[in-house]
Amino acid sequence: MLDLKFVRDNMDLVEDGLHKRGSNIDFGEFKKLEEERRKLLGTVETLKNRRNTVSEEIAKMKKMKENADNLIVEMREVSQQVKDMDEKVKEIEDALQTFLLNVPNIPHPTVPAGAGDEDNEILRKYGEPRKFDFPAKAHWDIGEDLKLIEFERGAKVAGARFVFYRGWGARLERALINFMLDLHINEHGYEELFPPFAVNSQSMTGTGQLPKFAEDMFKIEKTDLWLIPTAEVPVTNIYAGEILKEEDLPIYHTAYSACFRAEAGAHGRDTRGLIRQHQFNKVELVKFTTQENSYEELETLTRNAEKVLQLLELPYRVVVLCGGDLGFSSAKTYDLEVWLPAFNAYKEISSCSNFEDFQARRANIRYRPGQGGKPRYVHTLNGSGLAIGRTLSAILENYQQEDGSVIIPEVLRPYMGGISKLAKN
RNA sequence: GGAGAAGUAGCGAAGAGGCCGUAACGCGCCGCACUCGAAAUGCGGUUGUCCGCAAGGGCACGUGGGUUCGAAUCCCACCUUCUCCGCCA
Repeated sequence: MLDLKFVRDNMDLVEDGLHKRGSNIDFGEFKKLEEERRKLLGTVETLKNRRNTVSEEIAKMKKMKENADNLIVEMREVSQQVKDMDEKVKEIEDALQTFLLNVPNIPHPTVPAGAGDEDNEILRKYGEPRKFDFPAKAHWDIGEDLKLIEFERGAKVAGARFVFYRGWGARLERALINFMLDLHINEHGYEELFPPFAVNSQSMTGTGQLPKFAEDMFKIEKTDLWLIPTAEVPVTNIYAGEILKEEDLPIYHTAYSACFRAEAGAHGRDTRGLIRQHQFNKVELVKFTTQENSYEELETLTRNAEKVLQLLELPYRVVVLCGGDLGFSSAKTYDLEVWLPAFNAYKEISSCSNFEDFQARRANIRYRPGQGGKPRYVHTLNGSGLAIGRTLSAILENYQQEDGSVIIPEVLRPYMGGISKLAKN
């Protein structure tokens, strides 16, 4: 959420920023409501002041056994007016709040202009896409041939976009989770969290999934709970409503979670394979930083996620998202895209974003500056480190051999009971 | 799920209709004094937010309502925590 005062005082900046996203929001109603709010506040606060002082007078008169009936009658009237106006103020403030909750973040100045993913800028590449001297198979075929993944039984038990991992496939999924967590904990300084996989509406609002994106998520019936679409939600909200100490910043958390996405509007897209599932696993990276350091921290967070791909020796590239492709809450995002031979393309496997104070304002996460003084909003960042299913897909496709087997990347072997290859048995 | 108790500043806690929310008292933290320095001691400071150029004012005692001229205090609902019982991996 953007700051009300900031929007009010920097209308041009806000409109330029939103324009860069290709988003057109009319602020006319906002300006009107905000003016009315301030006018009303002035009046109602004067009335409240009157009520407070007169009530004190009444107390004194009663003590002196004087008759205060006239004042009491007057105050009855004043109190009714206050009540009515308070109600009106609340209505206006709710409307302003709702409006602001639906306004996306303003892109950072370094975010390139553009309408969609074709306008994203490629920053760097790692590795070379492998040239196959045999027909390369897609991961869903490899997965079924080697009995690692069962798509049909997943669909039978839960529906489309659900799978069973089986045997060494399940083991590989688990190995990837542990490998990534261990890397971030041991080498990159993150503290592990194991979060709730369901959160309430307030938390979903805190990170920006609500109110706009309810249809992308699974709601648990008869409750105020939602299945998390990413560990970002519980992990970012862990400090909601708190004032942290500057000396405790930056805070780095990593967390494994299952992620649940309704994928509404994705009918017919990526219907085969593991790329787009209703439930998938992910290791997430989340940072809480001072306002000054967040962009440096975005660089290191991105490098931390890249490290996973480097150690797995998977070819990838890093792109910076253009304004039109930027997520609702993000000010700047780097996507990591891994090479998938079956698609003959790079596919998103991690998204690393700086939300600046956009989420912190919604979730009310602040820190007290070391020098003392007013609390300030933290900056929050997060990135996948990485999406597990897509990583597994990339391994199957990039490490496949002509005989149908799949070599296991060196770094994963300790997590796979020492085996070096998945083959038909 | 049933019964009971409790939610007040960073923590503990007082407060029972107006003199109590820049919130007693204790701990913690910051500053100063004393000291060669430290400890101990003493003195002072230490919630957030909204409106306003400012002066000043408003709001907040888990959350939301209600009663009242006036609510931390009385009433209702909800949330959370704790204790006991039941159930359960």
